[in-house]
Amino acid sequence: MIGTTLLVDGVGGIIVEVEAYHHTEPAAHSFRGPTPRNRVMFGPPGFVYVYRSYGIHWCVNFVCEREGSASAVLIRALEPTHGIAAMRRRRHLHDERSLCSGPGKLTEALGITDKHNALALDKPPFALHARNSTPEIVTGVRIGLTKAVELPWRHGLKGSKFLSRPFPAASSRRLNHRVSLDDFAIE
DNA sequence: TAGGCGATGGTCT
DNA sequence: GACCATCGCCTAC
Repeated sequence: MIGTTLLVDGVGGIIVEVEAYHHTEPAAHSFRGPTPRNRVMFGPPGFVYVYRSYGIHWCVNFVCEREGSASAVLIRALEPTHGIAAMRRRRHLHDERSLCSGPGKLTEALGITDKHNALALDKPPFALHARNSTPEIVTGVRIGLTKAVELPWRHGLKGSKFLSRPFPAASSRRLNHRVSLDDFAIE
């Protein structure tokens, strides 16, 4: 997904940071089974799961893998490319680097709310444009969690200026060279 | 660049 | 009633 362009009503940019969630680990909303909030995660891939974060922000996920795996990928940052003027209006910001550099920021910039929950990614207002080259990826632990904090399921575009936070150089290097899912107990 | 903290409300126990 | 997959603003260095 890193390098893919995400647009909502023609506004958006290049995905530069994501985090993976899976029902077998306790940080995932799907960990305790289906509820009214997370039901989209238990459906087929290619749909959008939107949830309210801290009572203030919206966060957007892509449902991934196969139906029933209850896995999703949180979109954490975009490099703005389309509709930058609209994003600045929505964010009340001039600084382009801060328009979409966080999961709550990018939903505000793209106008994503709970109205978009359960919509298909390949139909309006959503559009995805495939990347045309293979990006260099950096990897680290996920951000802002209290459970399963050790899983290295955060991925980003190497060298991007539009990340929500930097990837620590030492841990990224170590993880990129050594990590195997077998190294991490998922119970 | 890092850490502390308040705002704020849905979700689940 | 506790827990957050956050943000922006503030300090300190």
